[in-house]
Amino acid sequence: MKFEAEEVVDKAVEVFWRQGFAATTPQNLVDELGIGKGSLYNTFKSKHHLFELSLRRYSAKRVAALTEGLEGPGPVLPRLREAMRTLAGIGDHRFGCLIVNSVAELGSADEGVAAVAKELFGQIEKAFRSAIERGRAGGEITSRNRPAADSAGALLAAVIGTSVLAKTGSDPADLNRTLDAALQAI
Amino acid sequence: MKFEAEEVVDKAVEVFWRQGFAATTPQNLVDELGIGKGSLYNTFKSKHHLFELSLRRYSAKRVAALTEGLEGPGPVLPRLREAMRTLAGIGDHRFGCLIVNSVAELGSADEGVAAVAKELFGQIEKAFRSAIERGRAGGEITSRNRPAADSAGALLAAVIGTSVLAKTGSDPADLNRTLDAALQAI
DNA sequence: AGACTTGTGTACCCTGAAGTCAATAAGTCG
DNA sequence: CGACTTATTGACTTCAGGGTACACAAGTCT
Repeated sequence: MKFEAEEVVDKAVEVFWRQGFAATTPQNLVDELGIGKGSLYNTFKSKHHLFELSLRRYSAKRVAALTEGLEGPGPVLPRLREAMRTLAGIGDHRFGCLIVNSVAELGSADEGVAAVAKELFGQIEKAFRSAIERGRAGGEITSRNRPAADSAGALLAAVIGTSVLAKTGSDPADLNRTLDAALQAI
Repeated sequence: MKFEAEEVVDKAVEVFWRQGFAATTPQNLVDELGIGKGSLYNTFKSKHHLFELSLRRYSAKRVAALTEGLEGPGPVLPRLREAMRTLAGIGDHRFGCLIVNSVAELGSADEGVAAVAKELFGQIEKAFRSAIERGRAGGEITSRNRPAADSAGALLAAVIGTSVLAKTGSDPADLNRTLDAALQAI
């Protein structure tokens, strides 16, 4: 029988993403993960612990997809633009970004959540920064108004902000223009 | 005796801001608002209703402070910069923005919350836009790469993103630089 | 195959969240 | 000042969230 813990965490990601931490009940998890409550607590210790595992798993996937999307030959700017749209979750499900949601819900009280978030944000910023630097090295990006790190920070903030705006039901076309405008921070 | 409902809502804003919606219990409210539980439910119908009142009150105050901060004679750019810092809550309490938090926690499930948020965001964007337009009219802002509305959207996203970053405990100095970089979207 | 270990599922428990209500205090008006 | 009305309270109820315990099934070792 022995279910695969990874698959279960993947499903948990979906549930927490859709509903948030507090609004998700153990029963919700049992129903959607397809395992009994005993297994749930035996395997994952507590709802909160499963939540942290979910955050980490989500983060890892996001970072993997991001770095893959930014790498490769050719112009870096279209890649950046596309990566930002993906991260912001424009048009998708209207659930925004799991990590952003979690920080906003629990960030100032829950150190674990804040730590995971800080790490993910740091990695995204780093990926942005190296992309900007590559663009400059290749002559694709000519502006050098400010350090690449600051520009990367601005892009990160733009993505986060856009993912929040997406949750209010803003028009995806508007959000795309918002991101395009934010790209001027480079 | 008859307490003032407005004062009570002001206090409720503090509590929800600090703890979020789900994490705030009726008992918390009773303790901090200084009224009995009966009065709480008699006057405000439900926890959720008090929450919506709190969101609206918070929004109204924010918008008032913002428009006041942006108006007046002299250069508009320093005013914009300062307004963004204030909105993002850099350095303050580390609770971010109540509306952003609420959208992230409940936005995709709670239409009322999404509506209040959409309205506040719209008003902020509008204030930013008119400030940008004034700056252009006065010759202070020379770039005209894109419509003021798009730039305003980018500033809004930057503020939202920064307020989330503030909750993870990012260095205020970094966040200030992030906002400065974002101002290039103008 | 049989004893043993580990994984799984379900019935159960307990605490505290959310909300109600009858008693009481304050306020009002002739 | 006294009858009446309205506001406030805090004890009480209910119900679900979060977790536990135990019985049972599956896999393992010899």
